[in-house]
Amino acid sequence: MELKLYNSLTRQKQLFEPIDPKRVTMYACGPTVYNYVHIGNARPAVVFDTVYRVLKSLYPNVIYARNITDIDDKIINKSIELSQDINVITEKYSEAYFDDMQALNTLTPDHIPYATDHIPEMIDMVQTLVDKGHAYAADSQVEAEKGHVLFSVPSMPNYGELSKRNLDEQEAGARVEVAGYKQYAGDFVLWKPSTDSEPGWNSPWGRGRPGWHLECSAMIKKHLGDTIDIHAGGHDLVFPHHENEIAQSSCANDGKTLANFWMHNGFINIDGEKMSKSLGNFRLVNDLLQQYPGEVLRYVILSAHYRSEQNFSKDLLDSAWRTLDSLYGFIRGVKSVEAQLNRSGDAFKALLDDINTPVAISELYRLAKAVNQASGDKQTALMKELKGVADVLGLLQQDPEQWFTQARSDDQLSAEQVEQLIEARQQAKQDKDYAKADQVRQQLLDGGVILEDSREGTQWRRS
RNA sequence: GGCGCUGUAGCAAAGUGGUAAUGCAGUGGACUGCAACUCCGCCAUCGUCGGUUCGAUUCCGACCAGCGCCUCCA
Repeated sequence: MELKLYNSLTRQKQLFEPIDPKRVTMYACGPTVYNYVHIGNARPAVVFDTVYRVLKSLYPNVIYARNITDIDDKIINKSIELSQDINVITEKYSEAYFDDMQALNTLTPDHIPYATDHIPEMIDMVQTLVDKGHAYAADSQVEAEKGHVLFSVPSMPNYGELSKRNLDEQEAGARVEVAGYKQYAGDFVLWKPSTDSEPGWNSPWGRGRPGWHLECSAMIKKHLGDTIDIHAGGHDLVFPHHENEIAQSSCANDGKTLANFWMHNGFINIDGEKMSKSLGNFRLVNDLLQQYPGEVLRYVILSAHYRSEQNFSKDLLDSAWRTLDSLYGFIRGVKSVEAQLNRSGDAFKALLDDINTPVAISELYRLAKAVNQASGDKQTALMKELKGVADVLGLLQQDPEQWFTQARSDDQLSAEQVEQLIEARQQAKQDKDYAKADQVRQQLLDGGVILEDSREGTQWRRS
């Protein structure tokens, strides 16, 4: 019963050993709430939710925190663009985020810290860093540049450990012009000044707001501690975000390690291309949920290993939906039972091996088939096991009957209409009027309803 | 230039030094009034070229083709 996780820090799979088995801590970077989240934002949420579920099945007390970044230049820009108060925007989109996450069957984290609720902690951390010589207030003659506090990268000998970067070999300013007030090109902002029209908080360096990297460091320290077990996020966050978090936290906490394990999920592309504003190919979770059940999205995300890149397409979603239909089909009609996780089963073993969800899903299928073939106590036992696996994956959480009969789009026949038509077809069949029976079945099919006859009667499902 | 990733059947996706899970699609058959569901079966030599080895898709090297990050970014 050993959990192995790939650790980005060491770049290899390692045995997971928590600092304190009675209090396992995990942090994942959450969204910046200035828009609806896209499917790429959903991947880490779903993946690390699954990690959370696996951990919960192994340890009695797992504390999972996923933040909300509610102060950021992107939000400020959106606020200006829409002439709306910043709080209106952050509230709207954080609510939308929670709705999306719920649709994806993610569990609510134990802590959902908001950046703006932790300004004092952030200021404290900046002050500590300044006091210890790891940060400095920028010196500039330009009025608008005053009030910046920067982290001094050269003050930290092993900066770059996570991303394995040697700063001297980076192309300084390759994409962004280096600000003149920086002592060193790699230095990054801890605190930046706000104009009167921008949101800001008073600090020893004047009215301003925190830098993005600082937020996570301060919130982790407050809610989870100086050193946590797992820190997770998207692959693109390795540098600079996570590297900078390490720098801040480690230097502020007397050199303590920020996180023992770093987990990073791969990117989601759309039809082979990266999601980007210029391509206009964002797939918002909110939009996808209009067309697909949340479980279909979750299934798609879990059908690939979390570290690999994944290509999203309509075919993939449609195929996933058919697969889930198939799984639900196997367990339809089986009485519901309490889940019972089989810890020595192959599915759980796969999850313990760096969260191998594709293999766990294939086991789900094997169990579903077995359930379908078995009967009596044997079937009940298999069904318990199946539910156990499904619960860790966060799949098959709906009642099968409901899964098949809920409306899938607007112009469908109602359940009552379907039942009536089935009745009519049944009568026609009894009358041996097969032409009529087939005609009714075709009518249902045209309405998106597929019939399944059996000895016990006729079941139906939406296609 | 630095760091790193990927290339497995029509699509998706695991995996292993001893000729490759699983799902979708397709297809042959059983079942069915006909279908659907279900069941039985079929459907790949793992980018290319070398090397190591008794044996490589799996290890090493080269090459080809994609791709990510290098201070907006899940």
